[in-house]
Parts: sequence; C-alpha cells; structure tokens
Amino acid sequence: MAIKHSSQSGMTIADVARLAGVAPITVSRVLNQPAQVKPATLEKVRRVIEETGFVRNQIAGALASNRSRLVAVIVPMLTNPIFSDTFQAIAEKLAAADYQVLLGTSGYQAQHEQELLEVILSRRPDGIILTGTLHTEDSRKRLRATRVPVVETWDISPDPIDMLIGFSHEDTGRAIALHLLAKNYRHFALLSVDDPRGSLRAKSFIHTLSASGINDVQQHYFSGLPTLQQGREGLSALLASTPRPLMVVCTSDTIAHGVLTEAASRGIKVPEEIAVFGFGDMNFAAHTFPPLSTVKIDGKQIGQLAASALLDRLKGDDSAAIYRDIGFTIIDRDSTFNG
Amino acid sequence: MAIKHSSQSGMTIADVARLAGVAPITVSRVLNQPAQVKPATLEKVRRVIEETGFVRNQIAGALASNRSRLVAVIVPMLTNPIFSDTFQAIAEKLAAADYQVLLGTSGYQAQHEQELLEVILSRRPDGIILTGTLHTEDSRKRLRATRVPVVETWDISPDPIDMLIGFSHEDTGRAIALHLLAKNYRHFALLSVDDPRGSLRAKSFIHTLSASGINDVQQHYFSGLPTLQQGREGLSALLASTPRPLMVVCTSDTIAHGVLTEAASRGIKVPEEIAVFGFGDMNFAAHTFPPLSTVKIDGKQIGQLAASALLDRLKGDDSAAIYRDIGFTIIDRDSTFNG
DNA sequence: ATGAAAGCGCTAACAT
DNA sequence: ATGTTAGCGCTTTCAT
Repeated sequence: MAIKHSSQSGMTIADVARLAGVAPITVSRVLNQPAQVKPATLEKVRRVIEETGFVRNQIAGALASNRSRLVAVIVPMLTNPIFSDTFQAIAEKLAAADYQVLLGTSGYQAQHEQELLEVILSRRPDGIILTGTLHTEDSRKRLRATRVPVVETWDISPDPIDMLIGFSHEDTGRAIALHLLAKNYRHFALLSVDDPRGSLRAKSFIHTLSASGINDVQQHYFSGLPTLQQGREGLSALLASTPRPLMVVCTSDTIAHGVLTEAASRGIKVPEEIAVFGFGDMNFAAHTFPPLSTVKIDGKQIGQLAASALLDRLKGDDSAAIYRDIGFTIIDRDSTFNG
Repeated sequence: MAIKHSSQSGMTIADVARLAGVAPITVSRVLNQPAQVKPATLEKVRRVIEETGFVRNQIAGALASNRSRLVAVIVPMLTNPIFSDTFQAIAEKLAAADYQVLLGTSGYQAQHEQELLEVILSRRPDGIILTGTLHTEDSRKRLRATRVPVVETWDISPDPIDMLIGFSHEDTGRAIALHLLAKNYRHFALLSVDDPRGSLRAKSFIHTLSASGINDVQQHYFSGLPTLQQGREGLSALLASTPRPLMVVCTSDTIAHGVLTEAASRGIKVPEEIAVFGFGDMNFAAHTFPPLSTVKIDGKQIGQLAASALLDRLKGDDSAAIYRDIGFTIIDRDSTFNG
C-alpha cells in the first residue's frame, strides 16, 4: 500500500483514518483523549500520523469544539522591560498547559486597546490577560458581555472586569514618601515617567509629602519609555536649580540608574551628597554603583498568578472571584542613607 | 422589530443577515470587501452590526478561506531586551496589516523550538518568523514541506529555510578584533554570553586575534541572559589575574555596562586604565559613563524588514527570494581610546 | 472501544 | 451588486 508521504497538510484527519483503517473520530480521540482509545488502535493511528507527517488543523477543531486554546495577552509596549518577566511567565505557564498566546500591544492607549480587543475577540480566545485597569468604557462593557475570562494585571481597581492580580500604585507612592521622610530626608526631587501607573505613583508621592508640609518638590516628567538618558539629564537639570543634599525619587529604576550614572560621572557622592530611589527592582538594581534603593515588584509572580487564575477558571474551577493584591517591598540599598 | 441586543456572540453572520434583510454572504462582504457592496446596503448591515454588537468569528472564516491572518513569531526569551525592538516592530507592522501575532518562546533550545513548531503549524499560520538559523533538522524539513512563508532573523546562514533578514555574527566578531587591533590594543579579555550567536561572535573574535599572534586572551563565559552583575564580577575576576592596560570585549552591552560600573566603583579610569567594548548599541549604550563603544545592530530594522518581507509574500509578491544581510556598524565612543 | 451523522460559522465558486 | 450552494476539517452527540 502506497502511503502518501507529505507534510503538505492537504492531509486531514479523514486521510489518517483511512490509512489506519479506523473512523475519523477515532483519530480525533487519539489526538485529544488517548486514554479512551485501545492501545493497539492508538499505536496504529500514531504510526500513520508519524509516517505521513500529518499536522492537525486546530482551526477546524476550535470551530467545532468552540474552544480555541488561545489566550490573548495585551501589553503596553514590548520594549518596556518592566513587563518582560510578567509576559515571559505568562507565555511559559500557558504553553505548558497547551494554550498559545495571541499577542497585542496597546502603546499605553486605551483607545488602541479597544480596537485591539475587537480584533482579539473575533479570534474567540478562551481567556484574555490585560495590563492595567484603565480601559475605555466600551472595552469594559464588551468584555463583561462576552463570557471570556479576563485577568487584569499590574494594578488594582475598585471594580475589576473579572479577575485581577496587581498592586496599588498609590500605596506605593505613599509608602516611598513615608519611608524617606522617616529617614529624615526633607529636600526631594521627582523624576517620573508619564505613563498612567507611573503618574499615579508620582501623584501619590507628591501628595503624601505635601501632607507633611513639603511642597517644594522639583518635578520632571518624561514622556516615552524610561531611559538612562532621562535620568542623566534629569539630574543635570536638578543640579542647576536645587539645593543639596537632595533625595531624588524616580518612578523607574532605569531613570534612577541614569541619575546614579550622572552622579558618578560628576564625582558626586551617593548617598552622601545626593540620594536616589527607584521603582521596580529590575535585575540591575542590586548591581548599580552604588546599589539602588527601590521598590520591588514581583513581575514574574504577577504573570504566574495571572496565568494560573486563568487556567483554573478554564478548568471549570469557578471558585471565589480572584482579586489579588500582591503588594510590594521597599528595599534599602546604598543609594539612600540608612541610619 | 425587536433587535436582539447581545454581545454574547451567540450571534452569527446569519443573524445579522436576517436582521438586515440580506444574505449571509453580503454580511461577509461588508466585513471583508466593503468596496463591493452598495453604500446603502453597507450602511444597513453596519447598523445592525453596531446595534447588536456582533463580533465576527475569524476561526470560522479562517477555516473556510484557508487563511488564518495569524503570523507565528518565535523569540528565544522575552526577557532578553536585545530582541525587544525587533519583536515590537514585527508586532506593530503586522497589526497594521491586520495580521495577529501568535507568540512562542524557545528558551534558546532548538528542540523546544521544534515542539513549538508542531503546535504552531496546527494553527495554520499564514507566516512564521524565527529568531536565528539554528533549528533541528526536523524543524527545517517540516517548514520546507509546508508552504508557509518563513523568515529567519538575527543571523545569516548558507541555506536559509526561506527568507532571511540578519547579519553575520562571525563577521562581527572579526570586525571587532580588527578594529581594536588597529587601535593598538594588545591585551584583551573577553566576557561572553553562551548563547549560540554570542558564542559565534566570541569564537570569531578569538580566532582573529589568534591569527595576529595574540593567544593570551582571558575568557569568561556566562550562562543565562546577560546581566550587569556578570560584567561587574567579570571585571573583578579579571583584575585579579590580568595585567593592565586591558581591553575588555563583551558580547553584550549589558555585560559591558557592568564592567563600566565595576570600574567606576573602584575608581579605575576608562579608557585610560581599562577599555571596554560592547555589542548591540542598546538604548543605554550612548549614556553610560563613559559612553560605550560598541557594535550597533538595528533590531528594529530587522523586525520591520522581516514583517515587510512576509507581508509582501502574503500579498502574492513572489519576487526574488529575500536574503538580506543588514550588516552592523562599529561605534567608537569613550570607553575605548580613540587616537 | 469505536462509529455515523450532523453541524460549528464562515467563504469560495459559481450563479443571477 | 447580491444570492445559492457546497463545503472547510474537525468534534459533538448519540448510537452500537
């Protein structure tokens, strides 16, 4: 018997069935519920699959079963490394459970996210993982109307769409302010990114200082992704105008790293002359010169929990609605004075 | 007439057609070839879609048309920022052309990539973008057998699977060696990542020095992704054992940045006492202290060209097979001596 | 443990 | 410009 050798995938489950002398549904079972197939049959079918290089068509499978095994993930910007750990963790965990990731980037724009969502929903994903909680009203309505499980990440909100894994950026900003006030710092400057969550941290930080009677905080806001350059330029600008000693708080470790770099290049001693505080505890933070005091956010954990929550739901585990504040940890290193 | 208000997507094209008083195929045309539909009909159908919140089912569409509008992208590791620009560019360009990205991470393992490929092919992507040219024999065979357009990126190879956009890592390693020899550097050290492409650059670098009679190159290889920490530890180790002046060549800007950081922390002058050379020209390279001499790789361009090549092919533009060496640029900054 | 029939929601390939 | 018909390749459901 001449077996058709081709991975051309003109081949279907029916072709495999014919060659193996079984019905198409049996091939389907071999692929999806091998436990229900007699070992001999299993082997017979698998050999045909092996020999022909047959590759199943999951599109047809998804249509027939109404389950796509696709999870859509929307990230603001792939070039912002703050989300990399989260994204990587999500992709790994889903892949291990035989789900694939459909990727979208929103560019930090809720309107763009909304358009993306329309495209994404047309793919009938089994779940959706979003970054942040700032969506258009239309997006929320649409997502709530579909019965697709949704996980929002990296923020918390009083009325999540569905599940949520994040932390409070307001709490973070306040905690940083209180922490540094307790260290007796009084002359502050703020270098902030202008993305929604960074701005939230910045605002809360400023507000908390204000409540302690500190209103002379020099503030610089940078648009676009945080860079080393912004930190260097930020410190340069501050040095021209602000009295030392100075505590420079940054809403991104990357900017803080730039501040440290500028300080080193000028021979300014950190933390003696200028102190620096970051955000994120990115992988370089413990190894800057001097090591950077910052707030640790466990991005990998966010990703793992988000993926797990989704997978549990997809397994039919409709237990208590998931709403999880993973918090944050202030880490004192040598870029601030530790009395 | 009572219109069924629901985004529940129990709604189909047939429901929309009934409500609009047209045939299903007309709704399909409104969605896919609106130019072929009379304006009045167009508006009628669009109003029903708007009012009902109907979301098309692209799974069914893909099955019927045999085009998924999905492009699979395989990246070694999302947490390695060297690929971020490429990945972001790909995602943006494809999204603009109404293609979605199906993401996979290979973890730098060809075997894992092969398994991923099987899953991916079952989704019937219209195209595949791969990182690197090191694939298992099985992967190559499978990809060649399917008629799916493939673009390999970030490397070149004598026999690409299909299209290719990259540069030669061997040429890069050699060029760095020759460039630094021409600057009269003679005492070299190498800090390298151990990923396939990094190793290729390292090997070629060492080999070129050897051809010039330099065989006493201190070499350290780091596993895992490049980090600042590796650079700091690398320099510390070198200082214990190697004579100065010293030219430290790194196969990653991140490691080089760590070397600069360690030097700054010890008060070692760069480039007077120690010179440093990196790879990638990542966004921080021009802003380290001192600014880092390195090799610029235009990752964004790789992504744009890869996506364009694929889109052209998908448009039926079967012009000359694409094989493009985008090259690299050596950038002299202040971490090396520029006589 | 395996099979037969029906259909998932859409679009290609013809009509008209 | 619009409609009719016949699938796409699989899985569901109900038999046997």
